[in-house]
Amino acid sequence: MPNFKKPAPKRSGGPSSSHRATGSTPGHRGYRADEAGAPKQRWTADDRARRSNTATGSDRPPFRGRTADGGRPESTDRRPNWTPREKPAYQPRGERPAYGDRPARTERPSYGDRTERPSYNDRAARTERPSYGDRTERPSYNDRPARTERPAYGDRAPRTERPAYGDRAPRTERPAYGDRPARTERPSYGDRAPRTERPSYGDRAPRTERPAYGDRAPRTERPSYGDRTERPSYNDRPARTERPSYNDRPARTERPSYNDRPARTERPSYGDRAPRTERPSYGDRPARTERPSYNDRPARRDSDFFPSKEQKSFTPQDDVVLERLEAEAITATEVEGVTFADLGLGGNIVRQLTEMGAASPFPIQAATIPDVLAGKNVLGRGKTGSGKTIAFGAPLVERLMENNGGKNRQMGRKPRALILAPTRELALQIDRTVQPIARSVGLFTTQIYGGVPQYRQVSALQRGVDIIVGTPGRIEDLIEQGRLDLSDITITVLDEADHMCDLGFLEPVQRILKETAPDGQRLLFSATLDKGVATLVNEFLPNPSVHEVAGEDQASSTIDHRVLLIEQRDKRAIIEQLASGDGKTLVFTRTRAFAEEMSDYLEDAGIPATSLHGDLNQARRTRNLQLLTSGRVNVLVATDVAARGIHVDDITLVIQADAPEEYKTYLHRAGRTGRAGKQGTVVTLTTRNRRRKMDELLGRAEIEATVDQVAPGDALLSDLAAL
DNA sequence: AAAAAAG
Repeated sequence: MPNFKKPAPKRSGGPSSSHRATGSTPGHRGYRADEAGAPKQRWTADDRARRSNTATGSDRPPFRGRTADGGRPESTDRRPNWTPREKPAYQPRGERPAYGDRPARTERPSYGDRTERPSYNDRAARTERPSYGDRTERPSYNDRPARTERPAYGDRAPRTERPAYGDRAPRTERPAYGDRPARTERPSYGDRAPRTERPSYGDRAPRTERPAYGDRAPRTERPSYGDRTERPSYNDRPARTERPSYNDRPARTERPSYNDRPARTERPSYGDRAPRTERPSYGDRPARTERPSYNDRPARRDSDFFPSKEQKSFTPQDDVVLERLEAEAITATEVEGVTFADLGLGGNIVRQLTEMGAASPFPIQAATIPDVLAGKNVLGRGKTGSGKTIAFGAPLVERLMENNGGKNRQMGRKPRALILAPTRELALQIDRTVQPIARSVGLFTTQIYGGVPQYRQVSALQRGVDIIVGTPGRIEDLIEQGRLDLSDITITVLDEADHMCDLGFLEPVQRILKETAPDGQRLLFSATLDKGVATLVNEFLPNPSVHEVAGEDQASSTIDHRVLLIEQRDKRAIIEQLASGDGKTLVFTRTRAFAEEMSDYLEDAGIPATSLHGDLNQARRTRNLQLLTSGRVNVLVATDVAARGIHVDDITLVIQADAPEEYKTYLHRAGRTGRAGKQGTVVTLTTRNRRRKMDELLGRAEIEATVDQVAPGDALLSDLAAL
């Protein structure tokens, strides 16, 4: 990295520099009337030729190398599927010339010299993506301040390492940055919403009653939880005070177009925001639901097997047990003595599985692997923790290896398998299992999910991967950007498939499946696979084979189910007592706010705890989950983001601080414990007047639970606390 | 209500 020396991008005379700081809106500094109307010609053929000479061959994006098989298939040839021409909805997306407009990337020669910032080395692709400049069909990105890539700047720790700010010419030429209400104008940092929104702590010894702060062990121990130490840094950040120059910039007043945007301070909370429609700048982009191309299709749904799914709209009363799919059942005894090799997996994969601790197949694996290898569409139902990931992961890799089409390791090859999961954590976890299996036969995987900068994912795709593991949002995003092409996907897996058919997931999943090879193989797996997946099965899985493991119901499980009838006001104290054990405890709440509150409450009570929910940024989510897996804390308070699929060794107690509304949710939450035959306890807290509802839910889940009425201090609570 | 994109 110290030797890194990128060819210095041209700063003068080049096409990019002549456009620097060029605004598209009248009134913008650098606005050019002659360019405003017509699509901008950012790169002449000459420019491009010169430019490609500057780039080193090895760092070139794969596009150039593809000319052998017909130019740039990804960004142009493939686009028809997603282009404005056929799907007008994507037009706005297609109108992004702004990348060329953005002065930053191509015009920062100084980055090359900065040896202390190694991460930029990886990003060589950025400055060398001709595709950005080439996309002349995308003219109207100018309004948009390149949202997707900004967060990265904010996340970067190295802020403090940028003393040279003042010297850097590029800074002052970045209109976008100047536009941001100066940091000092953000009062929101001081009274951060979360803090002020915690009046509900009232019951709790409130903040003002903490004179004894110093004595309290837990507080002083907090710095050890990565997050905490970072908080004070807001005040320390030197960057703030060192950027007075921003205020002087006259540019502000010359940018009327940005003034339309509601000022930062006018955004009380994301939740309250009347969405898309009130944001002029985003208005260009059709909101998800407003995409004609997607709306063109609803007719299909009318003919669906389960039209009622549409009206369901998540009322808890509708929590019904759908008909079980008729499945071929396998019994554990049938599997005895069978090896992975017997099932048809190759030597490398079998060795890798053994290395990973999977010496011989679990029943669900023995049931599904042969059919997956045979190329069938497969539905697999195996209870939580029964080894479903390997059940689809291993044969998927085997198949890809067998039919590699001679394209092994070819640069920029299109991915051939896709694994979809409902949460990022699950996608990450699946990849952790599948990746080593894939690597054992020379195949590559990459994770494609949101909440993290996309460039790493995109450059992995450009290098070429075989298997994608991800969540729907980012996958769709990259497809729309023309950076991900699913047309070669011959195997698609939906983990937690029934959940992926729930409202909010179904449509994205359908859209994604449509992008895959039409005759591709599809695998649906879930512990609670039922006819809720009929919509997808009818559309995408002709002649599926269905497998389950006989006798694998909750009654036969290793989980002790307890229901505690409590007074609402006692909830926190009771959870505190339950969570005070030495074993790993997972607490589920219905809302993010309560998850956060409860984890703070436990910490205040001297119980190291952390939280996991969608209000946290991805870095913190990953870190907090890691705190539990590593054992640095014993208690994790989470929303249902952690309900499905997440595997943490040795969770001995699951507490449902809020009873679930759906029986399936109960089963999945409970499934975080008692994994792989280990013992576990699930405690569900509810009030007396909800007991009947609880009984009904347990009935649907086919669970027999012990019900007790308890109050804080009861010995039963200490008995139930995780050992 | 949560999750999933960017936020």
